[in-house]
Amino acid sequence: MKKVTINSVAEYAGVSKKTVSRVLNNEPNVSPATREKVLKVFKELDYTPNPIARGLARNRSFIIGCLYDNPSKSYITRVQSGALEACHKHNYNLLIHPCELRGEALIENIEHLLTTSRLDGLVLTPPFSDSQELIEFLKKKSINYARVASAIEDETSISVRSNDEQGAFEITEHLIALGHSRIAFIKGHPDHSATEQRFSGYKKALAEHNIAYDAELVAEGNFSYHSGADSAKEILDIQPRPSAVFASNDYMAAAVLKLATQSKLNVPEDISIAGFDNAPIARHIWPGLTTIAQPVEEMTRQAVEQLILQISDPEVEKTQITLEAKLIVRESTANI
Amino acid sequence: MKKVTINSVAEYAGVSKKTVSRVLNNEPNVSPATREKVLKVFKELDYTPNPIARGLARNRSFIIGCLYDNPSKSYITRVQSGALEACHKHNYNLLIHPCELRGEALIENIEHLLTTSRLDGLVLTPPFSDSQELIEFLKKKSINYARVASAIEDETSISVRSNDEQGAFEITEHLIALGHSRIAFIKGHPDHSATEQRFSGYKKALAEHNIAYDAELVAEGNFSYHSGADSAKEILDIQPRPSAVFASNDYMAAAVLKLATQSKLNVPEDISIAGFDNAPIARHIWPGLTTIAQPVEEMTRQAVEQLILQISDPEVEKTQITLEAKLIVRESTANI
DNA sequence: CGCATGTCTGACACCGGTGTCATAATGTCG
DNA sequence: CGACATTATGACACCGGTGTCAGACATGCG
Repeated sequence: MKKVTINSVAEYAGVSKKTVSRVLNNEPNVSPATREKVLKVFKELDYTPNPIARGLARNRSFIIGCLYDNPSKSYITRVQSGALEACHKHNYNLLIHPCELRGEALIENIEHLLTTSRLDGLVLTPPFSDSQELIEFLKKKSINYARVASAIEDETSISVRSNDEQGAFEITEHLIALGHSRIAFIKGHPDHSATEQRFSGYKKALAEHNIAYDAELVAEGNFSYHSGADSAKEILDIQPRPSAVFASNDYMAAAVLKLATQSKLNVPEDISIAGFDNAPIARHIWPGLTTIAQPVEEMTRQAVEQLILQISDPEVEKTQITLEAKLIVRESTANI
Repeated sequence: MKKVTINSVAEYAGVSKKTVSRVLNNEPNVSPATREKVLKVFKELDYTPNPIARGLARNRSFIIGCLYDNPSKSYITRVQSGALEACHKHNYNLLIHPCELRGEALIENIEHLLTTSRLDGLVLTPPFSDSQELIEFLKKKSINYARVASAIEDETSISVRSNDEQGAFEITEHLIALGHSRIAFIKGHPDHSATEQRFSGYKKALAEHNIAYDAELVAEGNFSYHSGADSAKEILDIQPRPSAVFASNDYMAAAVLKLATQSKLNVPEDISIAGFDNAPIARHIWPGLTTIAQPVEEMTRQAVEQLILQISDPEVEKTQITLEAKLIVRESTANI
């Protein structure tokens, strides 16, 4: 298997390598006949351009980096799969870069990543999409980036989100419709803008239905299963016990379910439980969790799509997109 | 921020770019004084070599591809994290490539991946690490690869595995020690060599303890939660009901638990359940699943480590490594 | 001291593409 | 038909490194 380069194609087709390059990039000013001839040679020799050489000449790597710091494996794989879809479509590759928001020297870490990998752009997933520090750094370095699932408005960044507040509003309303009025709430990680959004949706639904907000019913979590277990302990001890718990994500909701079951409570007869995210665990446990499904793949896909657009034409406007979240009712919530 | 290239370093240091290149690659035949001088300029100018240019000159991409087709998100992220660790250590990057073993034209898909991305090597995770077709293709193309978690012996491939048979043996023995003798078994996906290994460990433990193997107690699964639910239905209907179920992975075990709970059975009082893999779900549900923990990250890390060794020196021997799996006892198994 | 050997260094081509510019071929129009 | 614009093509430098080779210089040894 000898290598097929642009030179061999040019020689074989009897044209210069520049002309081959033109055909390759669909540039104008190639006569139809020549174009045909070269394309035929591509087929015949089974030629694939070398992305590394092309990258060197164009000062591009055709690689996009994906930053994340998220304990949810399912969230990460969904992000990856959406990002990959968009990347493949445009012949880009995806570099995954898990790292810690609060780790030592985040900026240095990213700077190192950028200089050693020469990425063409960066997709930021929460909590990075909410990090002002990081975003300012990227702007200063004029690195292209896209923000996924951040509630922070900023027309100078590409941003694709889903409506977390609306989702939280709907799921709370669902509980209220089932007759619940003492609904406990478990917050997410303070570094994520989704945390505030979901909390706000919860409060708005209460207000809308004239239920007084009770701070005693709100526990601090951080999206981890463990934190959910801690919050569950507090909540289940409140007297009188709340008749429903809405946790800011499914892992914490699963923890509430586990603790409730351990305490001999029946779900949903004794207590209703709702989550957020529609993680796999939501349907793998019994009873299945009522939750909000977000289009994570689609969000990331669109974010990367926009990012690639931006890379190829920096003049393009930075799009803001909001997608819908959807309520999914399972067995963990029921009439009071 | 102007670019710092090897040329600017050379000029600034007053040497030729070849000498700079020598220092960069720790080549011999550079006088200590010159080396010092160049190194100082590296610092001063904050120089980082361009991996793309280097890749072009050396015909290398410094990218390793990771192939997987696995429904378990936690498995995938563990694989990724082990692979990333090894890659970063050696300044390689990781390209993830989910694809389907039984999909149309696997070989074509991989061939396309290889020609468009110019990968330096491939890490194969199950079921790819067991695919004879793929491995023969890679050998023919002389692509470096490493196999993770395959039971198939082959001294001509790098291979890192854990002892699945031993793990299955131990967990079965654990159930036997608790007094169980009617132990149902749910098989994994037939494309994975682990499936046969775990089945074999189960049978060996029965034989060792003089318990007759009963084919009626064995159900076919494919590692998915859904297949576990199907098998669970069959198993729970067997008369008399088995007193324990050993599922080939935790997702299927979780499905058994869900169905048992729905049928008003108490776990572990009425029936013991054991899984395999120590997936997050094993500790997120109640009761927690007794299972076998495999060093997935470590396996992948070592596989990539060996792969990179192989890439830099093709003469090196292809190592075979077997790591230990560990029994983790939780609440889902108890005395009969 | 002369010659062989070993160490250090740089000139130059090359990896496989792309950008710039000059030039040839073709078309347009008064 | 000639002047001029437009299209088509290739020569050549360049991206930022690495490999090859030749030459300068130092050292060892008979």
